[in-house]
Amino acid sequence: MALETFEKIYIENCDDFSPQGIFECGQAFRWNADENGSYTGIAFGTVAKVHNENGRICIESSDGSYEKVWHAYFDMERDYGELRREISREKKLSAACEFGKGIRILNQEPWEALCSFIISQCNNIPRIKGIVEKLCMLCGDEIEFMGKTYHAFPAAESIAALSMKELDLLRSGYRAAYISEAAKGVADGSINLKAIKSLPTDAAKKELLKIPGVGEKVASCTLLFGLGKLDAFPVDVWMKRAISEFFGEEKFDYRRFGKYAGLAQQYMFHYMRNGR
DNA sequence: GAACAGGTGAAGT
DNA sequence: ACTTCACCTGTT
Repeated sequence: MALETFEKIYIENCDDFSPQGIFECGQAFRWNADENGSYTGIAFGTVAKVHNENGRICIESSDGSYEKVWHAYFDMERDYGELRREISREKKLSAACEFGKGIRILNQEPWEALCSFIISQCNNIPRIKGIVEKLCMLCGDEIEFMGKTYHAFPAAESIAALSMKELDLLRSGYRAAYISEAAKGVADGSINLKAIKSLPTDAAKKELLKIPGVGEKVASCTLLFGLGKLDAFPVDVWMKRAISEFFGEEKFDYRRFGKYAGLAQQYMFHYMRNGR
């Protein structure tokens, strides 16, 4: 096996990149804080370590992966400062926008997002992360990174091949059947996430809603975090609280935020959970 | 023990 | 179209 080499990429003057904001706002389940304040995570079959080093962002990963994976994953082409100012024009959200400064919407793998948010239903984040981790240990490809072994999120085919007995090891409860059926659908092509991604948001959501175990909330999360649909607006119990907190009795339609409603949603969500 | 947790689908109005 | 309820498991 060839010896792996690493690269260290620095992003200068990046006001709108907060590792904590990005990884602790509930959009991804495979990033963990290290002892020293950095975060290590896995996506697209590769590992990265991210930290803030005196005001610049440092991304350590295997050679060539920044350009191949992380640049798009972290949505680096988008000007989040600009979008944040745009959303702040709604004065009721200006505090949430300020608090959420540095949050970015990750471009995750479609299948990983779909499967993870199926698992997320009626669960808390630690348990979601635990189940996802067990799933990756069970049948995700091994990845070596800086002397440690990690596991990629499994291909749908690998999950589809698991027996119910093996799936039971996840302790995912009634979600197990949903996971298995979705995996089989993706594996046999009856669910074509690439095709769904190419559809407009509403049509894409309609397709996702056909999958058993996928309702309004899971579909919206999959659109926003896995299919690059920044206008998707997931509403869960926290968001219901947030909407009534910010807008009270005022009639609320997320479409007022237009193409970037999903980012407004993240600011509201994060502020509601961590900002007060 | 009971209640609840980042929902969903089925069954009942 | 809206309301209610069971669903599996872990935690408080």
